[in-house]
Order: sequence, then C-alpha cells, then structure tokens
Amino acid sequence: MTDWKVNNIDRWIGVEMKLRARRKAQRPGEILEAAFEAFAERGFAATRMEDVAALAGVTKGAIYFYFETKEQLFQEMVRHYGRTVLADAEAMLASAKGSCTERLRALILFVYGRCAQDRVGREMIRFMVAEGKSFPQIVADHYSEFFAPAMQQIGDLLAQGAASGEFRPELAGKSPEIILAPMVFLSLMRLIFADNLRIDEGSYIDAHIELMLNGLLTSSARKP
Amino acid sequence: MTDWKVNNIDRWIGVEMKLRARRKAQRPGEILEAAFEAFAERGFAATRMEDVAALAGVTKGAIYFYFETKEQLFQEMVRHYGRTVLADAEAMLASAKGSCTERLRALILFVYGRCAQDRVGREMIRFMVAEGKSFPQIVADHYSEFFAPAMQQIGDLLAQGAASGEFRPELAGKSPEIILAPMVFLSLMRLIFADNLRIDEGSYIDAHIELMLNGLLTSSARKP
Amino acid sequence: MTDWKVNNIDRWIGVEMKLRARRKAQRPGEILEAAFEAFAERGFAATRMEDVAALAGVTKGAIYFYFETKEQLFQEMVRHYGRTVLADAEAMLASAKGSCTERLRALILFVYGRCAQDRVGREMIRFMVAEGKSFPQIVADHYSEFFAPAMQQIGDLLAQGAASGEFRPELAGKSPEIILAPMVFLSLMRLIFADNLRIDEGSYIDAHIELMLNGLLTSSARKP
Amino acid sequence: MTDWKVNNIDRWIGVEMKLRARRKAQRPGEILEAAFEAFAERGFAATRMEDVAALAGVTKGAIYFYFETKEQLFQEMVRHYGRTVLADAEAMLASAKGSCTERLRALILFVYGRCAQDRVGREMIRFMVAEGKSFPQIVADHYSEFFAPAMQQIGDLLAQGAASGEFRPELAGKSPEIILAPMVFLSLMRLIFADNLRIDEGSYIDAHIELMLNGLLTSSARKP
DNA sequence: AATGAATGAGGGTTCATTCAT
DNA sequence: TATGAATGAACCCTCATTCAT
Repeated sequence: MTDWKVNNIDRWIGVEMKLRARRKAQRPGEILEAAFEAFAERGFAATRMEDVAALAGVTKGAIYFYFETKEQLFQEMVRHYGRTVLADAEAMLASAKGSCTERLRALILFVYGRCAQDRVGREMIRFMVAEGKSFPQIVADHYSEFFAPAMQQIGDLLAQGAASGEFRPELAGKSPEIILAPMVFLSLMRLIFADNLRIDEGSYIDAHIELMLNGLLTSSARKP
Repeated sequence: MTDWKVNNIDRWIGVEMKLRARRKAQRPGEILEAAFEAFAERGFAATRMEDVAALAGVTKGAIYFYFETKEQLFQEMVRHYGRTVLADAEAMLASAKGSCTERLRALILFVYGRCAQDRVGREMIRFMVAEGKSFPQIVADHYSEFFAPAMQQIGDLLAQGAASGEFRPELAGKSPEIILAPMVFLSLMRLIFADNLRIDEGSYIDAHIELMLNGLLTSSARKP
Repeated sequence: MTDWKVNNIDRWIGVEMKLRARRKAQRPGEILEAAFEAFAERGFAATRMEDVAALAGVTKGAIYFYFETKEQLFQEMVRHYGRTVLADAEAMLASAKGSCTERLRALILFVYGRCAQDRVGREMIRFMVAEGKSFPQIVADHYSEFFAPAMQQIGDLLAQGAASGEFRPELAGKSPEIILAPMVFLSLMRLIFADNLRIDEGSYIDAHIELMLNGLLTSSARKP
Repeated sequence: MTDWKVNNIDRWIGVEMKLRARRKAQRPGEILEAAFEAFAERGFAATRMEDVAALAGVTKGAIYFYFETKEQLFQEMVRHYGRTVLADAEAMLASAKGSCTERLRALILFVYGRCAQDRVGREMIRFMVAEGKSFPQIVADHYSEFFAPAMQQIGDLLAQGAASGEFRPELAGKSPEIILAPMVFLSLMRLIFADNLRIDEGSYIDAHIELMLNGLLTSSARKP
C-alpha cells in the first residue's frame, strides 16, 4: 500500500466525515423546512410524512429519528418559524428615534416586512386558522408570545403619543389592533387569493399609513 | 279496539307521515348544516363522512344519496352558505340615505353584522384560508362574486364622497380594502383565538369607524 | 257526469287494466331478460341490482318483489335461458331421416345454430365458466340435463353408424365429445375475442363437418 | 452463557437473515401466485385483496407496496402466467423431426400438456372468458401473442403436409383451429365440471389424434 | 443514521337489501 | 305493485408508525 493511497484515503475520510457531520447537524433543520413547505401547501391532515421526507431528501423512517410523531413535527416546525419575530420588533422599537408619529410609521413598515411580505409570517397565520383548533398549545403560545405583547407595544406607543399631544387621546386609547389590521388583512388576502390578488402593495401601505395617521393626529400635529 | 287506540294510531300515522315527508325534503339541508359544523370544527381532510352523518342524524351511506363525494359535499356546503351575503349588501346600500359619511358608517356596521359577528361568515374565511388551495373554484367564485364587487361598492362610495367634498380625495381613491380591514381582522382573531380573545367588540367597532372617518373626512366636513 | 265521460273512463280503465295486467305478467320475464344482459356484460359480482333494474325499466325495489336475492335472480335467469335447448335437439333427432352420416351432419348443424351462433347459448357457457364455482347447482343441472344427455345422443348415433358399417368402429366408440368440440371452440373464441375474431363461420363449419366425417367414415362409406 | 446458546443464536440469526432476504426478493412472485389462486377461485370482482394477502402470507397493505391497484395486480398476474407458453411451442416445433404427420401428432401432444393438462393454462382461459370484457388489453395481448401465432403455426404445418402430399389439400387449407378445438374443449369441460367430469383423458387424446389424422390424411398416406 | 418493507387501523365509497309510503 | 330513501356491512386503498437490516 503506497503513501499516496493512504493519504488519499485519509483525506477522503476526513472530507466524508465532515460532510456527514455537517449533514447530520443540518438534518433536523432541513426536515423542518420541508415540513413547513409541505404543511403550508396541503394542510396538516392532507400532508403525508412521505411528502415531507421527499422534500427533505430523506425517507420516511429518517424523520422518526428526529421527531416522535407527525403532530410533534408540526408543532416543532411552527415553533421553529414562530420564534424570532417578536424579539426583532422590540429591538427595532427600542432603537427607534423621533416623534411618536415617526416611530409608529416605522413600526408599521417593519411589521409589513415581517408579517405581510414575508411568506413565512403569512403561512403562520394560515397554520393558526387552519390547524389552531387541533393544536391549542400553538395558539396559546402565539397569543402570549406574539399577539398580546405586540398589541401592548402598539398600545404603549399610542399612549405616549396621546400624552405628548401628538395623537387624539379619544382614539389612541382604544383598540390598538385597528392600527395593524390592514396589514393582517393584506396577508390574509394573499393567503387566499395568492397571485390572483391585484393590489399594488406600495400604494396600499401608503394609504394605510396616511389614513391611520390622518385619523390619529390632532389638528395641531398635522402638517399644514 | 277502543277509541283511544284508534285515535292514537291515527294521530301517530299523521305525525309520522308529516315527519317523514318533512324530513325527506329537509335532508339535503340538514346534511349541509352538519357538514358546515363538522368541516368548520376539524377541517376538510380530518373530517370523516361519519362525523357529518352523525351530526345530521343519518348514516354514512345516506349522504351519498345526496352528494357524490366528500369534495362535492364540501363545495356545495360552501356555495350554500356563501350565496346570500352580497345581495343583501347591495340592497342595503341602495336603500341607504343621507350623506356619504352616514352611508359609509351604515355600510361598515352592516358588514360587521354579516361577516364578523355572524359565525357563518367567519367560518367562510377559515374555509378559504384552510382549503382554498384544494378548492380553487371556491376561491375564484368568492373573489368574483363577493370580494371584487364588495370592494367596488366601497370604492364607489368613497369616490362619491370625494366628489361631494366630504372625503379627502387623496385618500378616497386608494385601496378601499383598508376601510374594511379592521372588520376582517376581528373575524380572523375570533377564528384563531375564539373565546380567549378579550376585545370589547362595541368599542372596537366604534374606534374603527371613528378612526376611519377621522382619517377620511376633509377639514370642512368634520364636526367642529 | 255524462255518458261520454263514463264510457271513456270505463274504456280507459279497461285498457289500463289490461296493460297493467299484461305488464304484471311480463315483469318477471322482463327482469330476467335484463338480468341476462347485465350479468353477461359484467359478470355476477360486478353487476349491480340497479343495473338490472335500469335495463328492465323498473327500480331496484321492484326486483325484490319477484326475486328474493341477487343470487336467486341469477339462478332463475340461468335456468330460464337454459331450459329449452335439449328438448329441441331430441325432437330434431327423432324426426331426422336418412343415413347416420346425414343425421350426424344435421345434428352438428343444428347444434351450431343453437349453441355457437345463438348469443344466449354462448353466454350460458360464459356463466358456467365464470360463475360455476359459486353456483354449483347450476353446473350440476347443466351437466345432467344438457351435457350428459347430449353426449349420450351423439354416442348413440355414432354407435348406430358403427353398427351399420358407416363409421369406423374403433373411432366411433370413443369420446363423442370430440365431434362437437369445434363448435364449442368457436363459441368460446367468440366469447373471448368477440368482433375481433376473423373466422369465416361458413367455411369453418364446412371444414369441421368434412374433417369429422372424413375421419369417421369407413373406406366403403366414403364418396368415391 | 453456554456454547449451546451462542451457537443457536448464531444459527438463528443466519437463518433469519437468509429468510428475510429471500422472502423480500420473492414477495412479488408470491403475491402473484396468491393472486392467481384467489382470482381463479372466485373471479376478479369477488376476490378481496385480503384473500390474496392471506394466501401470500402478508397483510393487505403489503400488496400495495408492489402493485398499484387490484386491477394492476390482476393484469400483471395474467401477464406473468401467460408469458412462457408460446416460446416453448416454437422451440418444440423447430426441433421436431419426421413427417408432417408425426410433427402434427407431436404438436398436439405438446399443446395438451401445456394448455389442457396444466392448470395454469386452463385458468387463463377462465380469465379470458370471465374478465376479458373488463380487461380488453389482456385479451388483445393474448390474441396477438398467443392465439394468432399458434394458429399460424398449425396452418403452416398443414400447408407443408398438403404440399408434401401427406394431407388432403381441400381440408388442410381451412380453419386450422379445428385441429386444436378438442383440446380447448377438454380444458373448458374441466374448467366447468372439474372433478365431476368423467372422461378418460388418455383415450380422449388418442381419439382426437386418430380422428384428426384419419380425416386429414390422403389415401396414400394412410397406414394400410 | 438511515432505509424501506411491512403492519394495521381507519376512511371513502359502494351496494344488496329493507321498508314506509 | 312499485318507489326510492335509508341502512349497514364490506371493500379498496391510504398512511402513520415500526423495526430488522
């Protein structure tokens, strides 16, 4: 056996091991991605483990090495994709400067980017609507981890604006959800009508912001 | 044989006949109702024909006397419950009087009653979101029969208001969807969070209307 | 009420009653015909009672007024269509005149007409082959009522021919079935290949008869 | 732990491994065999996949790992069992020596062995008769792959015999099917009457051959 | 770690049969 | 007599899950 061969085998083994190790570490993530695509496409009940496996490039059995059941796979997938949103929103808001008007405008734009324009955020809504009844834990988590804090943040911002005289106090105190509603509405329309929806997103967002600010601002805070 | 027996048999026969005839004529409707409840509860794929049958008080086989397949049952159910909404909206709008402001307020309140507060309307949204990809025809129908005309109506009303000087023209022309968005948002939250949602509907609707009108109205049209 | 009306009603009733009476008497036969067509087309198991009913111009329930079960309907149908064949053969043979050669020729031609060219006779073979295992009684009946006596008849005729010096005795005594085999073979090919079978029936029958007689006849009985 | 145990475990593992590997490779064949038995016994429609599975020693689901549908299972089974027959006939005929008379005698005997005495060949006829209308492709295949070439072969042999002066030309040219008909007839009788058929096969075959040759041969070719 | 053959429970659908009308 | 709505037992097929390899 020559040195040449030994060296090459060693090198091959090294490469192979790294590849396998990397693949091994990535497998769960790949499966979660595949699960997202599959469940988003056909819903929980109509998706077969084999669909997920095929998308992930593995076979059915491999999934069961990482996830106990189809239900657990779904739950972990939703949790995986639902994690990061809120933290970013808080960071964004904390670093934002300027008047409450400017910060509200920035917040709305930020959430558009995260929830309406990002497909993942949109599909989360679909999962909540379509499968929420079968997975109450997921819904509860989203409520306490995302929905309630988000409303709280907007409420706080509105209260600040009312205190500073920027926003009309009789509106700012009520139902902060209304501020974000048009964004969720757009997400929903995209979920339902997909490419058939003919809405110019730019002007939709502009109209949304202008209408809200127009309605919220006190006379003195308005531009002349 | 006593009078008692004769009378009771007669009565029984009479009742029975009426019941039979009545039930037979009502069967399809009863099955559609049961299908609505079952599909709304668990989604299309996870609902068994036996669930529907049990809810309708018949056996599995009986459903197939009226509906060819599970898919057809679902489609006819959605069509059945989706039919009447728009006609009413048109009638309402045609008969409405007063300024555009008043008519817009009336329209929003009407749609709340029909889509957000009525469970059927709400579940229709769920069907669109959850099963739309598997039933594109249903989605297409709802787009052309409900969504597009509804947007058209609101757009017309806004244009009238702009022409009459009631609404700010730079807002009235854009994205009429935004006007209704908070209503759809409320429906969606109810679909997802059900009884966990702590929103006072009355003040939510008030805030919605006030904010929208505040945003839309020209300075001269505002109340002093 | 006028005479005119009375007379016409009477006449109508009379006609109607006759029609109904005639129909009533014909119903079982019509159903048996329908059963023959349906069972011949798709086999016993794959034929639905509704198929039979539709062909007979009645509804499913009506069949059960005349026949207890699907099995009984099938059995009575086979019995109905299997009845008449043998009696005719005997009559034919009894009245036939001439040499054994001529009578054999006549017998073969007769059976061709009854079994190979007649669709009913052909389909009987299909029923025996396809459903015989599930209806052993039918098979047993056909064996004792048709097959065995028919073979007996041919055997007798062959024996007569051997005794009279027309037929070679070493062949005439054995396996009379062989004489009729080509006819059954033709039936079978028609059952299987239907219209795809390109066989000239006339020359087939001629060849059959000539070959058999050639084989059977003694040198002295042959035509010069 | 004793040697005894070690040895036995080893042996068990070895046997088991071989069994598994062997069984896996044999599964499709085993299922086809089971399908043959089941479909031959009860017909296509009346046979349940569970029957086939039980005969094959697996469960229902396993069959669907190898065959898409019941229809495909049936078709592949028929194709599987229908394959080899004709090739052998050609080989046999090519290698046969002697006069046309001798070769015809050999051919008839060969086909008896393959079609009448072999149960598989017999049941093929049943499948054609009973299920041919539902599986026209199978029938077409058998016509072009088996029936037509077989008739061609016999026709050729008869023509040779006529050319060589062995066979009477006026018979040899017509309907070669007649030569084989008694064999098919015997198959058919066995299919229908099974064990109730009292025919001595040996003398039946003798009679068949003698009668045919007697009919075919020219005076000069006959034995004195 | 991964494969994939195999299981078995379950669901959609069919259809022989019944029975009130 | 005849209808046809309804039943309920099967049957075909699917698919989550397991496990020997």
